[in-house]
Amino acid sequence: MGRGKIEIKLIENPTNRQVTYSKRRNGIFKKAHELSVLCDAKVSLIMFSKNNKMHEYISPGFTTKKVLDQYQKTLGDIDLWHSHYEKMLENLKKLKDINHKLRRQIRHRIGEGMDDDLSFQQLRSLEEDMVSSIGKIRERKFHVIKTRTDTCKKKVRSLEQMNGNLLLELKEKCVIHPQFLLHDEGDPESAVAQANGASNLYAFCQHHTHLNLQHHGDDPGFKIDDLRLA
Amino acid sequence: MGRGKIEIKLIENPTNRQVTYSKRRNGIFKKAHELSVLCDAKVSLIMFSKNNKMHEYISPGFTTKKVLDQYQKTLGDIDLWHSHYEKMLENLKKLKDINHKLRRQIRHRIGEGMDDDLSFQQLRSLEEDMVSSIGKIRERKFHVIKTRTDTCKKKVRSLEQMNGNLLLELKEKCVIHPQFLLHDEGDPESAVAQANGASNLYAFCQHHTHLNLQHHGDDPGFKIDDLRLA
DNA sequence: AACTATTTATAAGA
DNA sequence: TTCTTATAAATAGTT
Repeated sequence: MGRGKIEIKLIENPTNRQVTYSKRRNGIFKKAHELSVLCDAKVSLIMFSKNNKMHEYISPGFTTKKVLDQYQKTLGDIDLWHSHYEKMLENLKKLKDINHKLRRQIRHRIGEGMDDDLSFQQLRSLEEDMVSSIGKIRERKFHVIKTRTDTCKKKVRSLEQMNGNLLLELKEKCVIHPQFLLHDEGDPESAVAQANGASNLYAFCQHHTHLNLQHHGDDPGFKIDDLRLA
Repeated sequence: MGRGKIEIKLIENPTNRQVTYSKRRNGIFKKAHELSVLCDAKVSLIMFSKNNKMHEYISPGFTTKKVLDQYQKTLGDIDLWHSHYEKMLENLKKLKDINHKLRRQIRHRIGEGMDDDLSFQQLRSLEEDMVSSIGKIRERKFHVIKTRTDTCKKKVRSLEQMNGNLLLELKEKCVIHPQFLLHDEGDPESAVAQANGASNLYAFCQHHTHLNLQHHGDDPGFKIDDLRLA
């Protein structure tokens, strides 16, 4: 309907397209309004142009929300999101509930919240449980410490052996080249220092290992994730 | 556009109205489609006739849900539900996270999951914590048992007193009305039964109390909410 | 934004 | 409902 017939396909020229969009949009809006008046129909017309400008027509006395509600009702709960939402709510509730129970259990295991409800029998069972748990924890603790101690011992033994070897080597060298010991005659203390070198080295090793142990032992202790009151 | 011009106002004749609705509806749908093709626009057209029949046009590659999302975004978060939904998702995530941490803590307190990561220091701290907690639980247990014992003792004392009073009363009655004892001469055993009545009653009371205690003590022990593996 | 030749939509009738 | 057709309305291309 115009000076010439047009094919129904994308208008490539952006200006033309924009003009046509405006004209036809008005046309549709007018028709939508006429329809809603002539036939007392409820019409919702929403459109977005290529550059995402939105235009909307809604029959008088109608709202977009009502359209949606009715839309869903008519489409028989084919569900845009309603049941999804419901499920989420339910899920949320369940999680909160579980959370509550978990906190409660922790409180009890910590020895708090004792006055709210626990019966003697429950307390007894809880105590038993705790005793058994503490046993497991101690077991694990001893396992960890034993592992570490063993590692340490092995280290020490290996260092001792190395030390022995060095001493032997040194002695051999002294026997074969006695001048080694007298090399720096001007300073007798230096010879003594050399003779004691090996055992000094050993002392250092021990000291070092010891320090290592100390370091682990003095780690600024941090408690396990303390959520009990979060 | 038709054989005659019409006024834009409600068509009173239902048949006419229905016909016009059908025709014009098709007209609008056609125009909506043309618009979406010619101008690459996204169009959503939903309408309900007077008798609530629904008809819908949606541009190809578009969905009603998308329309709604974009509708809300464009209308500047006047929010039909979008931000609400986002908050819910976030909440859900947080709850799951907390839940996970709580479970982990409980596992550790139970002595499970020891091998996954705990350091010696953490184990030591956990053990200390458990020892202190178990102390509190024992305290509470003793408190509960002491309270119950005290209540029991009081009950016993009160029953003993009642028993004494009844015995006295009975003796008095026997002194004032000696015939009471001899009322039923034909059956000497009955007299004996009467004389022993009071102590029998006492025995019954004791028995009853005892039963009560037994009942509490033998309650089919149930553990505290065992969520550790849920 | 107006104009107008033409196409399109549709009211009324069958 | 669908078809027909006279006529109203919409609009493409132009100014």
